[in-house]
Amino acid sequence: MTKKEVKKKTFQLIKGMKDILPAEQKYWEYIISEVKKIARQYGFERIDIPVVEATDLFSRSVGQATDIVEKEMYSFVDKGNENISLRPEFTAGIMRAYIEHGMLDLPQPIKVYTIGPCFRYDKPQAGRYRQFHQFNFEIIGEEDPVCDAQIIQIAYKINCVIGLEVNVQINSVGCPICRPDYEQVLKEYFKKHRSKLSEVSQKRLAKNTLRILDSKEEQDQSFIEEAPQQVDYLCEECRNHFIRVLEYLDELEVPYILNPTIVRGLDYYTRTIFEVTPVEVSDSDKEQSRQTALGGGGRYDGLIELLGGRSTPSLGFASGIERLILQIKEKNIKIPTPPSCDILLTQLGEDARKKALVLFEELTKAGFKVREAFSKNGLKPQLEIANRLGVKLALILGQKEMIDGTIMIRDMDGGIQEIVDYQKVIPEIKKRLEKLAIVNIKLDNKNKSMHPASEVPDKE
RNA sequence: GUGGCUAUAGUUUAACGGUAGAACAGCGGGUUGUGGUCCCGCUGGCCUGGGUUCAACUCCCAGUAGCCACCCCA
Repeated sequence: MTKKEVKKKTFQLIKGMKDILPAEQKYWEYIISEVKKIARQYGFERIDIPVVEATDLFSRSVGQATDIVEKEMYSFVDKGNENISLRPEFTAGIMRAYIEHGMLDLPQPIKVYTIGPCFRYDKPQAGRYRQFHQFNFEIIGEEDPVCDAQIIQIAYKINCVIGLEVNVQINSVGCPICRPDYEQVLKEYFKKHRSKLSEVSQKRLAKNTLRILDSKEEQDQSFIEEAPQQVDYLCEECRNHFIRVLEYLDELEVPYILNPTIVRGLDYYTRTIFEVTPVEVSDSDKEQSRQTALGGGGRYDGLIELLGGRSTPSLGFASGIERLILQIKEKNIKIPTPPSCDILLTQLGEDARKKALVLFEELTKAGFKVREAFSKNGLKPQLEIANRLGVKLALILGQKEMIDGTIMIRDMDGGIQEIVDYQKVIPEIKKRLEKLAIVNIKLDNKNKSMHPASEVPDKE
């Protein structure tokens, strides 16, 4: 206990934050590349907006009384005395950009997507971080239900492409014309059963009746099941809209579940709302009703007007990347591994190292996937690296080769090595790699015919 | 915000009221310029603070952090 040295303080991740280490990156690259691919296919263009916005933007759009705004926002006053917040979601910022840049003068609808971090001061949990990442799709300036169907289809399809089995739960919350009527009906219904409801629900009865439908309390369930449903109280227009959305989804063969109990936590929704949840295959864990939505969205026709723009219908959805990755891992879904490198360039001695530096540039320029180990001296450690990387060929450039004007090519699988004229390295490597590639294709084909189910999606 | 569980090397972990072992990884060797196997060595650890005790990594309390559930959400 006589340690004189005081341990230096080390730093730690801020609560709710996460490092995405190199080993994790393949998941991110995979999901992001699939998202980009889908976006391209459906004609969505990328938009990127700042992580900070005026706090008011969120309180006005997401809703003053929502949990997100009430207690989950990273808000602060900056040095210029502005009230700003880290974005808890994308939609508000995108709508701000739409209004600010006069995008309503562009051909409508505007279809944009974005990917990036969002922030909520939640208590961290499985698949929930304070900094988390979403991708977000928006269609602005179109009221037609076909857009609702398309957005839902995209949300669904991304999961399919990734290999996740999901349910789409859908509902309609009506519009400012018909919703109040429904809320009234619902309130009266629950009032009749007030005493039998859970405490939380009793509180909600006064504040936000719709939220009772969200209750997870056992004692509320039977009342929720029997409760009048929004769908039955939609106005003519909303009902037609909803029916058409469902028709289009049928046409697209997107399986959906009508779920009158989903009520999204953001105030701005109108008409269509939906959630994407993982299909629970294993009953072993019963999933403990872990309702981790993988994504969600809907329509918000009043939002732009609410933010001071000209009344413009819009809709969209967002998915949580961390949650998708969690699912991928849980369900043991294979994802394509990033392309490995083919060649390791080794060198022995100072002269060879200098020459190798140049050769490395040439090989890279010639398009080879090549790695180096310039900082290592012996051949042994360099070949160890070659082995770890799983390269097919190692190039050995040492004193001998320098004198002879040659270079050694070592086949890492067979251990066979050949000395070739330094001037001919590039064509020689090419020849060998092509030969190996043919062998691999043959092997692949054999594997495919044996396990047709284990197909790996194409890399980008 | 409420509740539960946990805290030993980079990672996964073992044991014990008398201050810690292993596996994997990392680094270095097994003669001069040859990897994957094998053998050997090295590096590296008891979350913090109190209490009980002759003695605490071990027991108790608090703090902190992590994980998880509720709430809510992505």
